[in-house]
Amino acid sequence: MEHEISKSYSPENIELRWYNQWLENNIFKADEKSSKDSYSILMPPPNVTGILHFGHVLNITIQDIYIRWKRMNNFEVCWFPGTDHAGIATQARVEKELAKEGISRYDLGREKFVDQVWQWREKYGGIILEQMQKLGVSADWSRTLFTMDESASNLVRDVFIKLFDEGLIYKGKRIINWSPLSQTALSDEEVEYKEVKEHLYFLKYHFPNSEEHLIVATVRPETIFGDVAVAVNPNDERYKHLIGKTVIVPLVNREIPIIADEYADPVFGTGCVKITPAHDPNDFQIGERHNLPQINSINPDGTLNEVTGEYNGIERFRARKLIVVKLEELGLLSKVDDYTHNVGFSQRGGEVIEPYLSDQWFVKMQPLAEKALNIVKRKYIRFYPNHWVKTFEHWMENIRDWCISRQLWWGHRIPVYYTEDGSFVAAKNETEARNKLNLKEEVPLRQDEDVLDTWFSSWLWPLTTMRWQMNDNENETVMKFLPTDLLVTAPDIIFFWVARMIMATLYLVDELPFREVYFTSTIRDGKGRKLSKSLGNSPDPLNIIAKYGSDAVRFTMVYLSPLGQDIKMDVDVKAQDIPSMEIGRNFANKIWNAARFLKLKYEQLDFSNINIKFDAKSKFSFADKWIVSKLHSALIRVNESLDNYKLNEFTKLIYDFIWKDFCDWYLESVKVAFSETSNEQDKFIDITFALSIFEDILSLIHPVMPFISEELWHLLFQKGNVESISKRPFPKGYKILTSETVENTFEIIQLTVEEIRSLRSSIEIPPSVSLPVYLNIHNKDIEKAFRSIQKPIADLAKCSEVNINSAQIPKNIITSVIRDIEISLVLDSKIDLDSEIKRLEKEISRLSNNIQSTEKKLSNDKFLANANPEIINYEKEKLTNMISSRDKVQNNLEKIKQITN
RNA sequence: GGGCAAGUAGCUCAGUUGGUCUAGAGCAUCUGCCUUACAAGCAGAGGGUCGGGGGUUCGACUCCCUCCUUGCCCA
Repeated sequence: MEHEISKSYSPENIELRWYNQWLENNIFKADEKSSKDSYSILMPPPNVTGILHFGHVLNITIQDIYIRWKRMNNFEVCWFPGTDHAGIATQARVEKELAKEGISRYDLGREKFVDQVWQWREKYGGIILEQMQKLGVSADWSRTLFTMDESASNLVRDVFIKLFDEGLIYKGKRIINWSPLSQTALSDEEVEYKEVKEHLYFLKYHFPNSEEHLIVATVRPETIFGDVAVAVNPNDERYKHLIGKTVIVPLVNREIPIIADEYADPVFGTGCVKITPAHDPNDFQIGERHNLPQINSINPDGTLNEVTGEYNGIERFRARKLIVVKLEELGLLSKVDDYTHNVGFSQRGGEVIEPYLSDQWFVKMQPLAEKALNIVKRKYIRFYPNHWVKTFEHWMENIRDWCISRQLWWGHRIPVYYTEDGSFVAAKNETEARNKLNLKEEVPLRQDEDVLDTWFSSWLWPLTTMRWQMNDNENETVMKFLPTDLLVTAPDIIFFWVARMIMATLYLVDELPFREVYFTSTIRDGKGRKLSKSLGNSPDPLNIIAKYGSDAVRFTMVYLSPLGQDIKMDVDVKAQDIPSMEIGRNFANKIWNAARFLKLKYEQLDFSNINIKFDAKSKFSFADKWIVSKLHSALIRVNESLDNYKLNEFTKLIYDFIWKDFCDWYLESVKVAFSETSNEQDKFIDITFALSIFEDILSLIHPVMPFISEELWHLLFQKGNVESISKRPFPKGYKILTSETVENTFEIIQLTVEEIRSLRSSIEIPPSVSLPVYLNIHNKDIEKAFRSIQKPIADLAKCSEVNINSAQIPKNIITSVIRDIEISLVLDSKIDLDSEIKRLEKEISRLSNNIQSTEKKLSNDKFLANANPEIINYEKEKLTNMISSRDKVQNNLEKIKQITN
């Protein structure tokens, strides 16, 4: 212990130094050949364009806690990291860069553009993983995977081919969510619905050669060019007679039929709905039912197309206004109502989604979903909190086919090859395609232009991270680490990621991807808003880490995060501050100073008078027994809470144990023991024992506070650089080392000390003044314990002397009763009798009230008949104690009253 | 409209299968302390009819019903 130790903990140098040391010592490396039991976690791959946000901080911290905990428990631990190529986000990012130089991706062409994206990725793609290292993440970085890496790309391609060959992938015309800005299809999950105030337009559809008309209500008059029918409800008496007749579409002058369909809601609008199969998903289905044509009237960029005549090339919302004006001029607009409804917006670009009819690739989900659903229903995979199972089931039972094609250049290109005459096949390359199609070598083929949805590579993450290839039965990593043990992720991707990984892994290797899934809290600001870049309400985690230290941020995030509920934190973006991080910082400082205390005391020993080899504790003090019991009680609960994913319970346990038990009471009693003796050997034994407890404490906090625990372990226990507390076994709690009697007795001592302090403060005795105290203790065991710890009680409660069961008690006293122990504090000044009388009377009335309610309970026959005997005994004991206490207080009150008389 | 959460001290939350709780903690507030590990600290104090109403029970913060409020997901 030769190094100086600073007065307060400063994490900045320590963290980087230890992280590099850990890397150098290969502490995070996993070995599939190990004979130890395995424990593994798949890191949810962050987006390559991403930067660290608080969602990651919480998520990564939780994973690291489990990884480190299991590593200390002697598991062969593997944490698989990586990044996701994030199709749209990355492509958009690079396009934006190019736009600064006035270049579009079309100027470059596909190949050169994709090169540019790769270059960008080489330069910036590792940033988020580096940022994670600041948090102490102990992932096996040698296994880092990028979803566009060759091995992953090969599997993505081969899985597509397998699904295609087995008829689970098909090409279809569907209404999809079209993003006019990105010019690509979006999955349902990439669309956000928001309530929007718009208008409901009532349009006149005339009957042919007639002044008569129907009125049709619509929100989107600009789509009338695609109208192919008007639907009414078959039960709607108003319109029954019109079914089969025709009307003329305004402006377009096309004659369309009136059809009957349940979809038409008689109470909505006029009960007549225009049917536009190419521009609305419901209308599309009606069109299929009634064999109606599909007329597309909108271009991919969101402008109206040539079928709209004069509106050709005009943007959809501008066109709406122009069309409304025109309809009004022509007298075809009956009225306009205000109308609020939900509209889909692109999560990425923010523009309104256009339901668009196009050729897309789909995966049939029904056959894949069934097995996955059962696996979760039967609890082979468990969710924490469990209530997400319901959400999962609901989605799986109503699963829809997955649109996997995206009109992008950055991503896994769809491995489908077409001949000029339009036949096509999925294949690894052109040669294989020709073979499959029985074509000659010189026949030209064209590969599908689209790429796959990024989630199509994500759902293979359990296998790609383990470098599994199709039909690879000998893969050692898979054999050792699949199923992984835990997945930690945000609940909003339960469908597009968690569910699909289950389906894919079952489909490909008939194995679970993971056994347990922990859904993290959403992090919100003080106003309850989600922290997000677009809202600008999130400080940069790196600034917060720099300010408070990584351990403090990790600890605080978990401490504030209850299972299944959101975290609310006050954030100050301007100052780049989150004040509640003080919880973790102060805690780290407390631990630091406890270590400092032990180190200083150790260094002050006179080793010439110490037999160092003497390490067996010949006689435990009462405080020693108590701290051992408390430590093991805490350990038992710590291990339970980690097992049950009660992480904030875990942090609260260690916080309370270390701060309250170890620092406030145990170390204070060690201080007293030190001041009491001049025997260096005794001191050595005391401090060595305290250090042994503290070493367990360091292990205990290591999963959540890796840096400070490692640093202090080395500072206190002279460990070499190659050693790490990560490899020290996580302390186990032993029931046999706990003692309820010791804990209860110590609690009475604590209560007594607190009561004396409270008495002192109630009459404003300055801390510098020590007063004698007399204790009357009736229970022999408790008396014995008090006698053995008399000196600490005196010091902790600032008493000049502690007299136990003394025959003579001075007159000038104030008194109190706690758990049947009478406390008499002797004053050196006059007592304020009036206030003392008031205080005692208040106490008597409080006790009397409680006695009354307990008596009532115990006189209730039904209570005596029904309640557990233990409970009845407890209540009886409680009553006896309270009556005895009241009598004593009453007695004291009488004495004081006598003085006043 | 359907589903899922949640409403406990000024704020953020604990409170396991109903009784060992006379409902706790941290922050904030107030009062005293530079007590030789820590003022990022120590000691003490105040603050709650556990969202409203009803029910089950000997007994309800805890279970059931209903209503109100808030958040999230889906349509």
